[in-house]
Amino acid sequence: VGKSEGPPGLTTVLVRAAFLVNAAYTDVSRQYGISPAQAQFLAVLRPRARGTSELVAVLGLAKSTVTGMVNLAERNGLVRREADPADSRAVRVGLTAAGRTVADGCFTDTSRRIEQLSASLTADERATLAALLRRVTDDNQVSAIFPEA
Amino acid sequence: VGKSEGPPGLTTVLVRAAFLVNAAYTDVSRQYGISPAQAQFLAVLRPRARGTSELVAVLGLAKSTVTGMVNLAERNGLVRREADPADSRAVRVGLTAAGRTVADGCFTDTSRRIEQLSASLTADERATLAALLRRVTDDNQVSAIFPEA
DNA sequence: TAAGATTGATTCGTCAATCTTT
DNA sequence: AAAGATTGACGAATCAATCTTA
Repeated sequence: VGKSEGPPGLTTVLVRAAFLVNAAYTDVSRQYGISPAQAQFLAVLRPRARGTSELVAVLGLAKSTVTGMVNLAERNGLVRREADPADSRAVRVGLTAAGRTVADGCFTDTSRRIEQLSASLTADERATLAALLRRVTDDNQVSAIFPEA
Repeated sequence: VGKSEGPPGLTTVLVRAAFLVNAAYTDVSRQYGISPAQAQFLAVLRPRARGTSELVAVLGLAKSTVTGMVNLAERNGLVRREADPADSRAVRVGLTAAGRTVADGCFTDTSRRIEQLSASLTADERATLAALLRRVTDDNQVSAIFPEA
């Protein structure tokens, strides 16, 4: 407060970058008529169907929260519950055709939005940034959020 | 899908880094008995009191959302509404003493959590990462989220 | 017109308790 | 008993639309 300001530190820019990513999610998902939480949820299902417990681990939410989000997405025709052949207690949640359309479109548009955030960087700078950020995410066991494949 | 996997791209690691930052907010704010949204809200008020419209712009939320969050924080004794001397319609929202304690504590702990995300990087790497991320945030008019002073 | 506040509806998220299957 | 999942109750977040007042 008596100190001169100086440039914002790493923590601050990390928080602000997260804010930009969140805003991208919010804006794009709204265009698809779903909430950011639903978009995040559908994104996790893109590679393959998941059990509820698996979704709990990946999304970091309470069990009942996941159940509620599955219910909502199912009501909207975006996901389907299937019985797990191996365990009759378990359920596997997978995208419907409509759900895949929304998930893929949302994924593509969100990716584009986020790519544009670094539009002013050179290819080398982007590679450096990606490598350093990857170190951060690798060191902190991020679950398979935003899976590419 | 026929392609070999390769390392995750910049977009993916940005999303995952945002996920880590969000998780830090969620965990820390819970320790202080408030929601992540309230923590974000209080953080914005740390440097100075703000009008409702200003909060709408900074937080990117609807007016009624901000009013509701002010109401809740006020009920919890964390903020206070004051009359704007310049505009008799306007209200200025500022932290109470209790609110400042919570906001500062939350800020400190969240900062510490986020600092630790890059614990494995060298000082040079952190500086490089901060500089590149700062380019990203500067180019995308992030509002004064997580102000340091 | 602009700043706030309010209302009503939906979703998000948690916890505690319950049910079924293993 | 333990695991997977759901239900019910509740607080909080969010928006659109409306209302009040300056």
